[in-house]
Amino acid sequence: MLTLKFIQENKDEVIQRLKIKNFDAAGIVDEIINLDNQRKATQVEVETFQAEMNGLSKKIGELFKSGKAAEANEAKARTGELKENIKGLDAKLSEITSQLDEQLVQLPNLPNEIVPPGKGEDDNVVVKSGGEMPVLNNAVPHWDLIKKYDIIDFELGTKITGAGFPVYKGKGARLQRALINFFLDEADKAGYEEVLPPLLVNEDSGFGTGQLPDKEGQMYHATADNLYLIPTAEVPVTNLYRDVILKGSELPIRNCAYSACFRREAGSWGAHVRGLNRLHQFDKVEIVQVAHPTKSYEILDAMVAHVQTIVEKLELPWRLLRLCGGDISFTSALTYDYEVYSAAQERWLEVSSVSNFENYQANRLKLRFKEEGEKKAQLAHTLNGSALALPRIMAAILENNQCAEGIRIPKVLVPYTGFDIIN
RNA sequence: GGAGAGAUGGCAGAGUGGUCGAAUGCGGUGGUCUUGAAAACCAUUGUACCGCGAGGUACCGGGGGUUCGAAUCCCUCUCUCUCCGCCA
Repeated sequence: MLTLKFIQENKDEVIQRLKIKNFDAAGIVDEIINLDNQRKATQVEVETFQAEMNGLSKKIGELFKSGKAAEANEAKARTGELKENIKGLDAKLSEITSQLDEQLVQLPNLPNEIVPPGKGEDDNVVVKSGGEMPVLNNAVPHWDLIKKYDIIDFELGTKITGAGFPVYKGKGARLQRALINFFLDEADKAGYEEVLPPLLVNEDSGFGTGQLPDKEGQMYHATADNLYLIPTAEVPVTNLYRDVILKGSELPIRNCAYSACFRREAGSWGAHVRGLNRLHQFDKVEIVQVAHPTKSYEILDAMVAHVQTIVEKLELPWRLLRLCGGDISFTSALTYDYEVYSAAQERWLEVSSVSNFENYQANRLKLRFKEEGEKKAQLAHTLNGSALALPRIMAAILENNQCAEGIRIPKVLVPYTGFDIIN
């Protein structure tokens, strides 16, 4: 969330910049500033009483010790009133604070200046593109190819779990594992330290990265233990650094992680979500960085470049989008998406999303760093990106590489799969 | 799942009602000494909020209670450890 200090000092800028996200912040910002002022006033009031109470208590203690019990008991008379005042003001303070928090979490992150205006995905800006568009006759979509070669089985998944939980079989399973290992090796080569995180997280973690409270319905919730199945490894990996004060010299922190991801996707089924295009469970390799605020945009560029090298090694036609204000997420300041072209579906598929959250997540996480010799800790910046999400990569590989003999495996993957064709 | 023990500063670890934001040791930082380093010695070393400042307030796992006063007593939750059971 945005810091109170920033909102207080830049009220008009906050309202102005959130218009790019099509968010009318005027009411909330006023409410926040009002509540914050009330909070301060109430705090000063309660602390004044507390100071008096502390002094009085000390005095009573001394009186008892020196045997002046009568005087001590006399002094006690005033404490009752003080206690009542403190109790009342405390209640008021926590009421104000919770109202303030409630308002604060409703404010999205400010978009970076270069985020283009727009309502939705049609307004995203193509930054660049590359790779060769495949030329195919009568291209078969992947949902038919997977049946033809018996490598992914949706019906079986439906039987044991439900729609959107496919079973990967034989060379399909092997290809899936190959992609995971390839992505992890690429991340490792680029300097990201691998972690293998839990797939379920607690409420604090969900709040830290911004899934809670706003996107609660998107996550599977194990209610018996109040744990959430992760929608992305971003959640556990970024939360590794919750409530942490790093040394300036430790930045940037770079992690990568493979995980299964779980998304309820409530209400988002419809056109264009056949086959692997949208699943409830899928695999992804995620890259996460914790950065110095002055370096985060440089790092965002490096992360984008990393994703591009992977897509290029897989010989897929790609394009890079800068998301517009209407399509960028609640918590992000700037997001780039990579899409690959799917020949049989004749459309672009999003396979990666790389974002800079600046200090928005860090403020929730209390993720700070302290520069050598400095007294005060400051909020770090967090970033993450998919490198990459598997299902649509799988779809694109199957569709684009189909030929009379079967499906060719991209050269870089052959050492991982142990075969060069699916037939 | 059953029984018991415990949770204190970066770490270890004292502290069972007031003088405790908290002994001591280690670690960190600055300094003295040294050609340099080590050792030794001296100093310093948590976070947040309010305040120009002096200073004030809160925090000893979380929440609540008793009391003029709680790290310390009570209730509750969470977590950790030990033993037993079960088990990949």
